[in-house]
Amino acid sequence: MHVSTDDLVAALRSSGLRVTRPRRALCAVLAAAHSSHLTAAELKTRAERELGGTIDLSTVYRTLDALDRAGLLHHVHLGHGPSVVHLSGADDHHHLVCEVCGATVDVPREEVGELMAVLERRYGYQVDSTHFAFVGRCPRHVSS
Amino acid sequence: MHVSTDDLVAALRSSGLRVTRPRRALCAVLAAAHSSHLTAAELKTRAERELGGTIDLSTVYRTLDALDRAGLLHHVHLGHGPSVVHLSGADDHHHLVCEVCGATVDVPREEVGELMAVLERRYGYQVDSTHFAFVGRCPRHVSS
DNA sequence: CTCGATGCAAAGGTTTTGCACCAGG
DNA sequence: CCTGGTGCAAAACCTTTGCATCGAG
Repeated sequence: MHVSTDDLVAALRSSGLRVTRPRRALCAVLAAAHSSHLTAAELKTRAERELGGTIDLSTVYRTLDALDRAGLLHHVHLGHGPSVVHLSGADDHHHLVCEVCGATVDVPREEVGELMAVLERRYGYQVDSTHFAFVGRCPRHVSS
Repeated sequence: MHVSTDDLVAALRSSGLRVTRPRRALCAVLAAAHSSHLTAAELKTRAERELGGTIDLSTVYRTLDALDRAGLLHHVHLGHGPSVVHLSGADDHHHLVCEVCGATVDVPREEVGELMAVLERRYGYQVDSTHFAFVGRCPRHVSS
């Protein structure tokens, strides 16, 4: 739950990946963000501030991809717009996003367990909604 | 359920929209596709064959938008990749798509009613999953 | 005749890729 | 060293938009 920059850096190294200055900055930002959801662009901005230099967006994407493969983070598609990223942890959750204003709510696994069970029993599908959000309308934007 | 080209054309007209040759071809393809899911590109290809000429992709998108506004079709985002479209009808359903092979299954409203109720009761969100699919892994691709 | 629809081209926004150079281990 | 990471630029991908022209009603 309390993942530090060093934890991430160590995990990179033990996955056979190299620890570079851009990566260290990205890890620091991710660790500091706890489990909030960041877009690649936001991550780039914060990591550049952290680093005191610039980082190419492609580097951000490649690093995120590496961390994803290493199982250290999840990237989530929130309907329209860019996808977001957050560190993985014991609190893995689903996402509920408002298609009007983009407001998101985290939904604990238990809440959707019933649906998952039905879809798996009935269709054999394992729904991965830690990766894709449920899209709808938040209280402030219900009904057209 | 048995929507014909003429039904669609008539609906266009009564929505104050004009019936042009490209639109007629697109309506014919949609009617012939029954409720199968087509991408804009696939629709363009089929409609051009129907028409015996070319139709610009922007025309396809604009026509789809018009039909959508008129309530005649739904467009659905299936995770990654292009979105698909199908005529609306009494059988409105949710979608379950495999993130590996793209296979999709239609899920009747009743099956997910429980989840919808929970999310609305608990978070006040009205989930619109006729518009956004549930993404997961189909039986042939379960577990990584 | 008038306004909506079309085609073409260009841009939009996010993500990916090719390539030469640089640097971590 | 040697392989993998980086920046830069360009492309890929789906979708939208501006604009002059065309054609349905």
